[in-house]
Amino acid sequence: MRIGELARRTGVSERSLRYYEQQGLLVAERTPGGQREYPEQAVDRVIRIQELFAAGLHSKKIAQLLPCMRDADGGPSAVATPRLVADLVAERDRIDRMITELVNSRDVLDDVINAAAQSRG
Amino acid sequence: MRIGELARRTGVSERSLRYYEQQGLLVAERTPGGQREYPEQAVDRVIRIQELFAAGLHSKKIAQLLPCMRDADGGPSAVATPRLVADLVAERDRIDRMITELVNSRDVLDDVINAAAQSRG
DNA sequence: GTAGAAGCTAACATCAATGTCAGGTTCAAG
DNA sequence: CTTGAACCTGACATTGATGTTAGCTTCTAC
Repeated sequence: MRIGELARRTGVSERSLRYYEQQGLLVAERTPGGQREYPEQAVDRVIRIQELFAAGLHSKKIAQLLPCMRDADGGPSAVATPRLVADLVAERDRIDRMITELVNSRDVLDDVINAAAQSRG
Repeated sequence: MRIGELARRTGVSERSLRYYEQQGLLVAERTPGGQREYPEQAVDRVIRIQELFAAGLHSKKIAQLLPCMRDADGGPSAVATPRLVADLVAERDRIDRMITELVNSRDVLDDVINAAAQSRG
């Protein structure tokens, strides 16, 4: 598929898809005319990338991580170096703390929302 | 307490604490000499603010939300306007999606970490 | 009163993904 | 062939919390 369809199907802007490619997160074939041509699998990959960005990882770390990820198709995956593993453990712990904070914040919002609902019957 | 202690106890920089005040998120008494003096309660409040920032709320929305939050001391709290409630519901839903994404990302990291551990015995 | 730590304001810098625009090229359908 | 939609590269802008620095003032302990 071409970039417009991938953008539509993932909800990620064309600008960002080109940026991902520039950062080495996403590869694309090119048509003879130079336009990007993505495989079906790109949809999942872009969604993963988006999630990792949302989790606060920087593109450089995502680039290191991606080859080690088991894809849905179960393709061969590289093994993370000890150095990378240490980084990933730190990231995972940070994400865990982040999740805790997010749950707290959601509960706070729920509390305010419910209080307002109740105060109006 | 003064700003240095508050910073130390919350893990939030002095710079950020002053910024919070400028954004109307945090109030402080002033000594005759003009230095900020915070009540004990400020510690909890700063942590809440930090969590809300981590949840992706902007300072303007936090400023609207804060008066409606039930503090730990159970003080009187304002009731959110219907307009604000609508905003908060949207934020809560966004946070819910964010949590889902974060859990996905954490699982991906765990997977890579475990695969590396296992491949080395 | 004095020295050093801690605080104040104000201004400028940073980061990193994403938005946007300009000027040109390719693709697909009539 | 032509036309309009879709795509290309490259450059510049934005965002918003936070870092950093400078120059000055206040506080605290001696």
